Amino acid sequence: MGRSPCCEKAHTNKGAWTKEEDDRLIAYIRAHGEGCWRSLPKAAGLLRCGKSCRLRWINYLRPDLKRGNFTEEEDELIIKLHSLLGNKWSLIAGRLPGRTDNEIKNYWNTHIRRKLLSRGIDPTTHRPINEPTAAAASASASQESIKTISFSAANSKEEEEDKNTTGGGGSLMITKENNSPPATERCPDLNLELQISPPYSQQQDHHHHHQEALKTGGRDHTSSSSCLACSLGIQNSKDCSCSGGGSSNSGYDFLGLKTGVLDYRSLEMK
DNA sequence: AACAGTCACAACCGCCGTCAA
DNA sequence: GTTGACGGCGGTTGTGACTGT
Repeated sequence: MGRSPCCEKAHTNKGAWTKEEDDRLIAYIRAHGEGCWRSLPKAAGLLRCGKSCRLRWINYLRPDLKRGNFTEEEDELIIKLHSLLGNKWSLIAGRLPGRTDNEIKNYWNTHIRRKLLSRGIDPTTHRPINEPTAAAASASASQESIKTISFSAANSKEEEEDKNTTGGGGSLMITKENNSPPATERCPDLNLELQISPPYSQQQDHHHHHQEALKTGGRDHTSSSSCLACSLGIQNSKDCSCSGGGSSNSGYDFLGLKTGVLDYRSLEMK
C-alpha cells in the first residue's frame, strides 16, 4: 500500500553540496527538466535525497535567481508584504522575482528585523514598540473603522518596476474607511477584518469582477471583495471570514499573485 | 597572531496537505 | 476508505566568514 520510499536514507549524503554534485544536478535538470524529485537523485547519479535536490535547485542553482544584495526597494516591499502576510515567505518570494523564500527568510532574520527594531518598530507586529498590545489596538480599531486593502495604478518608481517584473498588480494601498487621519504606522497589524478588494488590472477581460468592484466605488467593497483567507486561496479554511466566498472569489490577483491557483510561483519564478 | 563574539546563509528538520496505491 | 510517500513550507541549526579586542 502507498508508495515506495523516496530514497535510501542510509546511502544519502548530507551537508554542503560539492561542485560535482551541483554540476550533476544542473546537467540532469537541463536535460530532463524539473520532473519527479523522487527519482531524480538516482537518475542523475546523486547520493542525495530528492528533497535535498529540490532545495538545492530551488534555493541555489536555478538560473533565474538574482543573488546579490537586496535593494532598498526590495527591502521596503518585503516589509510591506510581511506586515500583511506574516511569515509566509513563499508568498512574499512570489512577489520578488529571482528571490527565494529561503533567501528572503534569511534576509529578514538577519537584516530587516534589526532594521525595524532600530526604527522602533516591532518586526512581528509592525507597530511601534512602545504601543498598546496589538490585540487591544486592533480591537479598538475594528470598532471605529474597517481597514481596506486595495490596489491602485502604480505611481512610484518601485511600484512601476515591480509591475514590470511581475506583469500584474498595481500598488498596494491601505486605507481606513472613516475620515480619520491616515494611519501613521508604516505597516498595520493584520486582523481578520481586513477586506481585500480586487486589484486594478489591465487585463480587464480576465477579471470582469474587478471592474464591478471599481464601479461600485470605494465604500462598497463588500459585494465583491474577499477576506484575506479567500484571497490567498484558502477560502475553505477556518480563517475565511467572508460569507459568500466560494468559487466567485477564485482567480483574484492578490499582490499580483493569481490566487486560487496554487502554483503561483510558476507565474514568476520559473 | 590568537581568540571570542557576531553575522550571514546554506542546508536540514519536522510538519502538513495532497494524492497515488 | 486507508495508508503512506511526495511536494512544499516555515522554523531551526551548523558552519564558515568577518570583526573587535
